[in-house]
This record gives sequence, structure tokens and C-alpha cells, in this order.
Amino acid sequence: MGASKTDHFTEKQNQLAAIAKALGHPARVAIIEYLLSVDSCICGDIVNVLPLAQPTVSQHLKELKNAGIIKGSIEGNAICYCINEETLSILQAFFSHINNHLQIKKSNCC
Amino acid sequence: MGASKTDHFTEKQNQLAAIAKALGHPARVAIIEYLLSVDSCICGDIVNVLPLAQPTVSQHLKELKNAGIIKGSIEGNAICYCINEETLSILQAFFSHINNHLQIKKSNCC
DNA sequence: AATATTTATCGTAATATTGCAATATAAAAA
DNA sequence: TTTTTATATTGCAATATTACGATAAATATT
Repeated sequence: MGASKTDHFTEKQNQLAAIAKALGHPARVAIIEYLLSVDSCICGDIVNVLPLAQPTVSQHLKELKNAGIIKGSIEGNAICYCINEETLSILQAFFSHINNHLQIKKSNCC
Repeated sequence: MGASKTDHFTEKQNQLAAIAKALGHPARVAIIEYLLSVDSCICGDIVNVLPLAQPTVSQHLKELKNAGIIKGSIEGNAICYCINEETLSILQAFFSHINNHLQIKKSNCC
């Protein structure tokens, strides 16, 4: 196996899982943090910042892009990446939802 | 390969990635949602709720537990699972951090 | 004690992920 | 036009993940 049985779950569950999965690697977390740390979007220097080879970084960027977490646009012979707020807000809404529920019911065991 | 180079990233980045990764499967999202939907923690009926075989569910529960997202305690011959708020608050803090940054700088390109 | 119930573990097959060298592509600079 | 610069793609090896049948372990029930 190795493949998730996505068709047995709701669209929403699959969507949330896909976004979370894309963030489930330290290099990709580092990319997001770097994108945040610079003032605008970045055109070029991600590879020099990460401790990974260029093809590997390119692959991680691709996955973040596929998950909709970042957007990239061509800027001369470089590519300009920035965070896609809409996608991350989906995850944030999920966590707000969780926290609301947890605070209301004040878990009565465990 | 197939193994992440975790030693090249910060503890925080690895921690965030590990939690996100644990949420990166629809079955595990479904488990969290089910844990939220019932009033207290659940002792037993997770397997019947998910469209997966019992060993598979057990494995997913183990991963959520390893990531610190849920806690389990023995309750007779069943096991009582519930959400660990502390761990999820780490992710929520990350997203708040991101959103604060994004709102401040109001991305000037892309 | 014998049986049922609940959850975990083992073993294994199918597939996915990670990482990089080599190479391709495409625009910029010389 | 040739060369440089920046990024993507391909191919491949090592490892991880997903799923489940078979089985184990541990408590409850009869």
C-alpha cells in the first residue's frame, strides 16, 4: 500500500490533510518561515538559505505550490515566491474550531 | 533516501513539521474531528466510525499519540482517547504568527 | 476456567517520500 | 551568439508510509 484511501473521507478532511501534509517537513516549515522573515516575496535566494541541494529545494517548493500554500510568479529569469494567505487560513480556521470546542466542553476526563 | 535531514533544521521547525505531518492524513483528521464531536473522550468506537480496518486505525492512533496530539488512558478493557490541547496550541501559535506577519506587511507583490 | 471484547503488534505488499547528480530549460548578461 | 544565472525535470537509490490479515495481550463476562 502506501496510498491513502482518500475516497473514503470527506473533501474537507482530504483538503485539511493535504495542507497539513505539505507542512509536514522541516524544510518546508523553514521555507515558510523564511518567506515570512523577508519583507516581500523572495526571488532567488531560498536555495542558499536551506541546507539542501537545489533540486531538493525545488521539489519542496513544488509541493508547497501544489498544496496551494505558496504562489510563484516569473520575474525575469528568477521566480518570485510568496505565501498564499487563503490556504493557510483554512488550517487556521480548523484550529480555531478545535480550540472553541475544547474550551466549551472543558474535557471531563483524561 | 526517504528520511528527512532533521538535524539541519531547528528544534522548533522539526517539532512543527512533526505535528503537521501527524495531521497530514485524512483518517487522522477524521479521528480528531470525531474526538471533538463527542462530548468527552472516546473509549472504543473509533474503529466502527472509520472506513479502515482495526489494525490500521490502531496505527493511526499511535501516530497521533507519538506526535502528542492525543492522549490515551486505559479504562477497563478499553482505551480512552482525547485531544491534547497543549500540542495543538503549538500549531495554532504558528498560524497566528504567520497571520500577524502577513497582515502587517500586506504583501506588496504576487 | 472458558469465552468474548478491545486494542496492540508483527509481518508483509504496494506505494510514496526524500535527496541528489545529471541534465534540461529559459531568460539575462557579456 | 555565447555564456552565465536561476529554476525545473529526470532518474534513481534509500527509506517511510499505508493498509491489512494474522496473531497476541489483557481485561470482562459468562
